[in-house]
Amino acid sequence: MRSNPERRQALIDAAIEVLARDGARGLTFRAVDAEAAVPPGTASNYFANRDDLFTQVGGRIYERLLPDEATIARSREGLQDETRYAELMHELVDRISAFNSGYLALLELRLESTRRPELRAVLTKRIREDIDANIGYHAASGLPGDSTSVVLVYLALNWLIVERLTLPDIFTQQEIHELVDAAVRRSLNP
Amino acid sequence: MRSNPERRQALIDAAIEVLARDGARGLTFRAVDAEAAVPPGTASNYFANRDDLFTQVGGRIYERLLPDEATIARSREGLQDETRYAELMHELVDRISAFNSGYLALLELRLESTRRPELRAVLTKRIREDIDANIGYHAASGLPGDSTSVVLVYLALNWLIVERLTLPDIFTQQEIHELVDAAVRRSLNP
DNA sequence: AACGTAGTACTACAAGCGGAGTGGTGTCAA
DNA sequence: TTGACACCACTCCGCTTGTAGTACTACGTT
Repeated sequence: MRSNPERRQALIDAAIEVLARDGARGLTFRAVDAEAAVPPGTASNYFANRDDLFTQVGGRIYERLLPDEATIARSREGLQDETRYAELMHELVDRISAFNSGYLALLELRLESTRRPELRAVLTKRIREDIDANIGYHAASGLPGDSTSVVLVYLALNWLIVERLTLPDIFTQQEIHELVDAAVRRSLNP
Repeated sequence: MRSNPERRQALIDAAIEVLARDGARGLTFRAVDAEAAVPPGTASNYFANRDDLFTQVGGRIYERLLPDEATIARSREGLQDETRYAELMHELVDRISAFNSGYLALLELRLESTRRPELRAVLTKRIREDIDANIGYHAASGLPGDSTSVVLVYLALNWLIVERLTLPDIFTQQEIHELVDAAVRRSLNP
């Protein structure tokens, strides 16, 4: 088992692209090799088996979907009211939709996790942490709304992104925009 | 190309199970044959190619996820208020979660549709029709809420089901119940 | 009632593809 | 010199497809 960290990371990032493009079943050592443009057989040296590959990808992908620190810092500026909240959610949807393959790969991982207990454990932990972090961050930010509203917005936006990425003709850009606004506004009233 | 309708339907239903269990890439003629317990080569005779198989499954699966007529009839009874609305949504979530493999298969199809234009067209049409039907049905039912609230509930419940089916430990049964209630209640606020 | 025919079920085969895993060799740096 | 890694090549294996050929069954015809 090799341990060159940059190479390992490059392989994992390549695996994310493969997942998004070819699906979970298409995630093979050889496909990762090809995507990362390294000689065939390389991925075999970095991951014990496919299960290992899946869990390592599961551990990494979530980091790449989260906002970078500059974005977080920026989000704390200005008046923290409902309008600002909606603005932040628009940015969130755009950011995640932009990293198209990352989100699709995460969906593939979710589906694959019905077959791989280890992967499911990793994803459950990551996602539960993320939800809790969102709730905590929200409470500290001064934005309006309670924990239930945070979760409701999380639910609605996730499916909205699924819709946008998998069947882009269901909702127009305009409708998506309005739905984000509505999700924020309506979730706030208890 | 054979045309025995029961057999074709049995093959498509088998394909749904295969999709849910093995993913889109695992949906091969042979796997369908095995799942349907028919001799190998049979599926080859009923579908021109894999693309054809995918689109036929896409056309059928949605029917199986919709409520049967008895359920629809029952939903029209009683006082059509917010409590009743929540009750109907609980039933919806339970019903879809119960047909586990159907929903997972639909997710697999959505992901696969990023690679198959024909399938995407079929799914887009079906789902758009379903959303519109929901809106129309809702308007006629006397239940509270406008079209935006219907779509918001649709979004939230879909992701809630994804969460429940793919990572069941994220939310407890209790939390899911409360989230359905909250989604209905809050979506009604204009 | 016997026959013929069409459609379907079943079986078998040939060929190809793609992946896994591993072992050997070259290379670089400590 | 030694150890870790990159690269390359080779073998084995499993699975899928597509089709051709044969057997069966039901139905309509005479």
